[in-house]
Amino acid sequence: MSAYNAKEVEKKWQEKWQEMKIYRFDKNKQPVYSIDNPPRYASGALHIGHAVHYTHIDFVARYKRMRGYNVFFPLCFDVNGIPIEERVERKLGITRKDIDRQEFIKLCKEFADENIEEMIRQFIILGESMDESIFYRTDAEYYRRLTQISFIRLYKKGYIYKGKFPVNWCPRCMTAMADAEIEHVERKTKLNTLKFYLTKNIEGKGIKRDEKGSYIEIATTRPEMLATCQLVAIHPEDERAPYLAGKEVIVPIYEKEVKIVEDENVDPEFGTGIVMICTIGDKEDLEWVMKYNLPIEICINDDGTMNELAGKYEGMKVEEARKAIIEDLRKNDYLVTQDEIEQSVGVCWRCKTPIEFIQAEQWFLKILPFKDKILQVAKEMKWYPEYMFKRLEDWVNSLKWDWVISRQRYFATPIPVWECVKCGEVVLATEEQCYVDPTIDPPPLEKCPKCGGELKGCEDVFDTWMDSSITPLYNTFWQRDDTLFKKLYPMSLRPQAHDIIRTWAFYTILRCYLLTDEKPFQEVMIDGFILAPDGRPMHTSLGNVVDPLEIIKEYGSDALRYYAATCKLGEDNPFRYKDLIRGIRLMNKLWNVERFIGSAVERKPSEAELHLIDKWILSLYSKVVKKVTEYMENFEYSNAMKEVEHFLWHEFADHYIEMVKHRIYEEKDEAALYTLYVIGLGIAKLLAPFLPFITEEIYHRFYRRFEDEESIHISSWPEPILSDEKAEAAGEIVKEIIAVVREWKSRQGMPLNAPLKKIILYGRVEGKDIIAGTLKAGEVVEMDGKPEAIKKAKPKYDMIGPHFRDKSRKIIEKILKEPENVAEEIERKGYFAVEIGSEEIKIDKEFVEVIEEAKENVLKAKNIFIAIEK
RNA sequence: GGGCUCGUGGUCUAGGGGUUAUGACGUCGCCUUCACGAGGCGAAGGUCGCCGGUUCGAAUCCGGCCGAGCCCA
Repeated sequence: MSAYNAKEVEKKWQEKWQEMKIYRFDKNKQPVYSIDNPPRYASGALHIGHAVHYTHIDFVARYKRMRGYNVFFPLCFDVNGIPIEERVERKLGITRKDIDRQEFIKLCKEFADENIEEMIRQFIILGESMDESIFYRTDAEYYRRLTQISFIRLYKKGYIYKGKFPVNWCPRCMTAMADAEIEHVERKTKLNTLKFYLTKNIEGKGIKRDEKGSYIEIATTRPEMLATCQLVAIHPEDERAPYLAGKEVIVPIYEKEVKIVEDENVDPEFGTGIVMICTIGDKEDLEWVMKYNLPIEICINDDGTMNELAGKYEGMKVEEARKAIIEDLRKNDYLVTQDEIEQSVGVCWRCKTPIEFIQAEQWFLKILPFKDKILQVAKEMKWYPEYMFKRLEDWVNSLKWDWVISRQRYFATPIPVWECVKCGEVVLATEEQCYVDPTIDPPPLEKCPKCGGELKGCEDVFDTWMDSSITPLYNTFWQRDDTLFKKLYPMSLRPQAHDIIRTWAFYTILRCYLLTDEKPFQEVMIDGFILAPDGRPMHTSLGNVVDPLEIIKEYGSDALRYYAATCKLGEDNPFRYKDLIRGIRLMNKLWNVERFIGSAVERKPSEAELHLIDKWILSLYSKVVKKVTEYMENFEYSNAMKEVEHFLWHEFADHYIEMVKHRIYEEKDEAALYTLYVIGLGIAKLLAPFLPFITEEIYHRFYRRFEDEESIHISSWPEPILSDEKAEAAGEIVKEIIAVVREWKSRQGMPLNAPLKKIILYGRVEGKDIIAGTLKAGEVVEMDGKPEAIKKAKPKYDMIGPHFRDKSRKIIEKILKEPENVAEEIERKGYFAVEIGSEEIKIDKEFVEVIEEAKENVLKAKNIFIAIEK
C-alpha cells in the first residue's frame, strides 16, 4: 500500500458526510452546546482568513460533539449592506440612484445568492461541520422581521430617538457615503496662514502685533469654513499655550468671538501649531465637537454650495467660495502667507469629487445610559483570550455619543415606521405587520393620528449591525418559540475576530441585554488575523493574497486545517507553507502508524496482562488525553495539536512501536495489540476535530468493524485509562537505553534491527526482554559496579542564589571552572571551600549536583552505564 | 495621537525570574531498516528588537524607545 491519498479520501468524505447528515442539531436533545457562528458576509468567495477562522470554530463544534453535546452550529450568511451594494454598483457601473429601488435590491440579492452558493461549496470542501438544516441569511424576511420587532420594542421602551448627525456626502452624486466608499487621494492644496485678532490687546509668546492690535497666526486649508469656526486649539505643551489658553480671538470676516483651548490632539508640527476647529471640516473635527459639546453647524448644502451661514458667499460652490474668501482675506490684510502643501483628501470613488460632511436626520439608539450595565454583563462572560475583554472595556468607556442606527441606503432592513409629512409624528409598524417595507407597504393607520396628515414610509434602512447584533436571538428562536428560547438562551459560544469587538460583540451584548436583560452568550472566543507569508496583511494590490482553494487543490483540506491548528487563538499569524508540509508529513506518519496497527489487529484485542512498557505508554497516553482535553476546553488548539503530535510521532511511533514490533511479529502478544488498538484509535479521535478527513478514513478502514458509531465524528472523546508513575519512570529508562544504543548503531552504520551479541547494563533495569527484542541483542545482562566515569559538579542555581545572594556569582564561577575538583572534594571532605575576599565559604552537596559522565566506548542512559559487545 | 497585542537561529514559532531557550521548515552529513526516504540517526545555526532599571540571577518583571498588526463610531 502506498502513501496516504488525501485528494481521493477527502472528496469521498465530502460527499458521504452530505448523505450521512451526522451534524444535525436536535432541538429536543440535551445538553446543548450552541455556537453563534458568524454569518459569513456574502460579498465574495472565502479568503484564507475566513477559511482559518471557520476551521477554528469547526474544531470546537467537532470537539463538543464528541464530548456528547448536541451541537448547534448553523450555516449562515450576512447579506445586508453597503459592501454588496457597492460591488453591484461597481460591477454594473451604475449608482443605486440610477435605477428603481426595488430593482436595485433585487440585483443585490441575486449577487449574494451566487456567492452563497459558492461559499457553501467551499465550506463543504473545508470539512466545516455546519448544519444546513439550521440555515439562515440576514436579508430574508424571517430574519429581518426580528430586527424590526426588536426596533419596535426598543422604541416603545424609549431608547430610540431622532436627531441630526453628520454624514459623508458626495455633493455631485447627491448621496450619503459610507467610509468604505471614500477613496483617499493626495492633492496639492493651499495652506493659508491667517491673522486672528485677540479680543484684548495683550503680549506674550506667539502673539504678534500690528496697527489693528494683537493677533495670532492660524493656518487652514479650508478658509471657506471660517463661518463655522467654533474654537481655536493649541497643544498644552506648546510654549505659547500659557499665554493663549482661555483668551478669545475674533474670526476674520465673520467677526465672531471664539475661545482658545488647550488640546492634546493638536499636531504642533502642522501649520502654525494653532488650529481652528470648525464643525465639520473632517473626521477629526467631529471628535472635538463631541469633546467640547460644540453646536454642529454646517455651512455647505447637499449640492455642494454654501448656505446662509456663509454670509456673502451663500450660493457659491465650495471651490468658488474658497477663492472669493481668500481674495477678501488678502484685501483686508488677514492673509499672512500662502503655501502649497500635499494633502490627503477623501473623494467619492465614482466621480472623485471631494467628500463633504453635511447634517442629516438620523435615528439613534441610546447607549450612553447603559455603559456600566453592558460592561457588567460582558464581565459575566468568559473571554478567550482574556485580554480581549479589555478592548471592549476601553471602547465602551470611550463612547461619547449614541449609536446612529439609520443609513441612507437601499439593501438592508427597512426601518418600520411612517412619518407624518405635516407634523412629523412617528407611526410604528405593528409587530404583526413585520416583516414590512414602509416604502411599498401601507401604514397601520391611514392618517396621522395627531393632525390627520398624510403618512410617508421611512426610506432609511438600518445599519447592518442592527441585523447582525441579534444573531443570538435569532438562533435561540426568540419571537418564534418561547419554550425553546427559554431553553436555548443564552448561547454557549460567540466566536469572532478581533477587528469587530467594538461592533459585532459590543452591539450584540447591548441589543440582547436591552431586549432580554441577560447576556447573549457564556463564552467569547476572539480570533486574530491571517497575514500574508510576507507578514503584511493580504491585499490584492500587494499581490500577496493566498487563495485557500489553491492550497487545498495542492495540499488538501486536512493540511490547511493543520495550518489552522498551529495558529494561536487571538494572535495574527502569517500564512506559512512550511506548516502545510509539516501537516502532510504528520498525516503520512499517522497513516502509516494506523496501517501498521490495522495490519496487526485481526480481532478486537482484549485487555491482557500488560507489560511494563504497555503501562508506560498507556500512562503517557492518558496524560496526553488529559492535557489535550484541557487545551480544547480553553480553545488552545495549537497546544492541543502540539501535544498529540509529539506523542504520536516520538513516544508512540519512534519508541513504542519499535519496542513492540518483535512482540507482534514473533508472538501476536495480546497486551501489545490491546495497547496499540487503544492508543491508535485514541489518537485518531484526538485528531478528529483537526483532521476530519484522514481520521474518518482511518476509523472506517481500521476500526469501524470493531466499533459501533457510524462516524468517528460522533464517537466519544477518549478518556484517560491508566496512571502509573512507577511504570512511567521504569519505561523511560528502557526507552532511553534503547535510544542511546540505537543512536550508537546508527553511528556505526548499522540498521536498528542489526543483531548484537551482548548488552551489559550497569545497574538494575526492568524490561530487559524489550531491550533485547528491540535491539536484537543476543543477551542483556545486568552488572554491579560501574565502568570508570568522570564526576563533575554542577551548580544548583536556585539553591545557591537565595542562600549566598551577592556572593553567588563568584561561587558559581568557581564551580564551573573546576567541576571535577569540586565534585572530588565534596565527596572526600563533604564540602568545597571558596574564598571570597578574606572569607571562606563552604559549599556542600546541598548546592551542587554531581553528574557522572561516561568515558569513551561506554554509553549512558539516565544513570545506567551501557557496554556493548558486537 | 489613544487602547490592546506581538517582536526569540535564514524563516516561522514555544516558553514568560534559576544561567545548557522549545519545536517546525530550510541547510549539511550518515543510513534503503520487515508502518513510514513525506522515514531514521546526527550536525551546524541564537548577544531572545534597542536602551535603561529591579534582582544574587532577566528572553521572562518594570520604564523608555524602535518596528509590526487590529480597532478608534
